[in-house]
Amino acid sequence: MPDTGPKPTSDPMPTDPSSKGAMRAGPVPGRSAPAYLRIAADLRERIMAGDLPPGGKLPTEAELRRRYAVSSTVAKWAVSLLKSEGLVEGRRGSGVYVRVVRRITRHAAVRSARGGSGSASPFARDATRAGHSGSCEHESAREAADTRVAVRLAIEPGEPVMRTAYRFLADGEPVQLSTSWEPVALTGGTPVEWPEGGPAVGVVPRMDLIGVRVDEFVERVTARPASPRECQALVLPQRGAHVLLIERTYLAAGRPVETADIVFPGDRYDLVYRLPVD
Amino acid sequence: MPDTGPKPTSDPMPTDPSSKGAMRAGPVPGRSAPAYLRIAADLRERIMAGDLPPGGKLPTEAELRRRYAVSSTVAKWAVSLLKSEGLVEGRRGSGVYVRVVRRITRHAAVRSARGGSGSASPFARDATRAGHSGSCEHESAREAADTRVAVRLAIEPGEPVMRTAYRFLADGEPVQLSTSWEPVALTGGTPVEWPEGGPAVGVVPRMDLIGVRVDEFVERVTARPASPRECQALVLPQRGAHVLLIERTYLAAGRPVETADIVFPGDRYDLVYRLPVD
DNA sequence: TCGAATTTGTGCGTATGTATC
DNA sequence: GGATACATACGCACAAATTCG
Repeated sequence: MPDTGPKPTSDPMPTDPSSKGAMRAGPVPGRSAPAYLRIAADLRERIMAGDLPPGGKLPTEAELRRRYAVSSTVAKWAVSLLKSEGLVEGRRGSGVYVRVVRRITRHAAVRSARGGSGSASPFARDATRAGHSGSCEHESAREAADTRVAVRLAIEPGEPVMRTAYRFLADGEPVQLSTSWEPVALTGGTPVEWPEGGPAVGVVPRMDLIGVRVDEFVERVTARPASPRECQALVLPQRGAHVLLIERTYLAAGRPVETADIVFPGDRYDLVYRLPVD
Repeated sequence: MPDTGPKPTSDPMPTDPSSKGAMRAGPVPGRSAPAYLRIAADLRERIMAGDLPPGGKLPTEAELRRRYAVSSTVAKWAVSLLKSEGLVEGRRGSGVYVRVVRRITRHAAVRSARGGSGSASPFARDATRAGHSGSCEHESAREAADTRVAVRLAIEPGEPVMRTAYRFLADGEPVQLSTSWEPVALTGGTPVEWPEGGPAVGVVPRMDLIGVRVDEFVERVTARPASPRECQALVLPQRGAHVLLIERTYLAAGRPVETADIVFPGDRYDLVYRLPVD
């Protein structure tokens, strides 16, 4: 193995001449923070301030090296940090760009309305309101409940359930995944056994048709990093993407009749809840 | 500068011998994905499977280099990816460890109860239920409403508001930040003008005392990367931390009487909403 | 108590593949 | 095709914190 010999690496010149006892010049990474953090903070600030607008191009790595007098490593780590925050995305051969995010607002209260505006799905309504054109792919199958689903439906593990997987698209881009489970014991043999293609759409109207009066639902909201599978399905960047996960359960007289996992790109959705006091 | 001469970098040996036409051997980064992604996926899987339990130590960088036959750069990027996902955290001089996260469940419905269990704050109740001991720091001041707050309170920008900043601690660790605004026009001169230290705690009981009957509230939930300031205040890792943000507004007969920004570490909180249908 | 070994964090330079312009 | 630019990858050096004999 060829020995390169000792290299004159970092000379003892202070990395940050601007920090001189002033406790916190920048917002937080003040004193003499690592170079890549200071550069990332600088770029982040320019993005937030609207300089470097959405869709705009960041300085290239070579420019960053020159402007901040740092090595490629530092420039890479600074940009990588912004990627992991979901602020920017790299396009190989082209540059690094500020991500554009149009927020879709999901109104939980409106979703629950019984017999409201007709045949439109709640998702399509939210998407249209945000100026998107919505569509949907779905696929249903009977299977046995696993432990998690069984607990949420208050049935025994192994009991048959109807499982339906959805993928919702807005302007052709996937923006929502969801999987729902219903006990076959409840819907089996009825006209609404299959959630899609039947005489009604949506859990509440369908259950109405078989005399099951859904009167409340519970949603558990969590945020977590997107799994690789979700990154693929939602066309998210591998790095730093987060999702909002809703575990929703519809109840009729306290008895669960449907439960679903709903996954959103965390940076594209607002969830709105309107609740009564008392 | 000493020239190192041409280095024998990547030899033409295929990086991934396990992928042979089989489209997707592993879960997603299948074909012949970059080495750092495959290593990260491998470690992620071992973490999820419970091998490498919470609090457990990952292989050191040296071990990763040996085991996967890669350079330090690749090992660093793989670990860095897991850090940005919030799965692990590094301790300099010691190692990289699987993060332990105890979730706190916040029940929005319970929070809204009027005159319920007495003097305990909703936060303290949630924390106690999760086995934490809760406490709180706060600070109030009058100031002029900025545009954002004015819109949310349906008042004019510049009108006086009472601003209160909270920091909630569970077991001594900060787990929730919140800032609330109330129009001074509503509470000024009354016994409940100052949210803390008055004859009642909580928006609903306090408003009751001055004859304002709060009857509903709206919460807007979003997820986004934590700002450096929030990382500091909540003691989160700089890298990859996300927060849940709730914009909550209390209403009395349709009129906003209080609005607040509430920030949680995204990986430590579940938000639960229970809503009626119709 | 102290020092040596270990380990992460930060940083330098370079090389190659590949996509875009 | 050529220039540009990102993505991936190799190797090394030093600082800072921890661990352990």
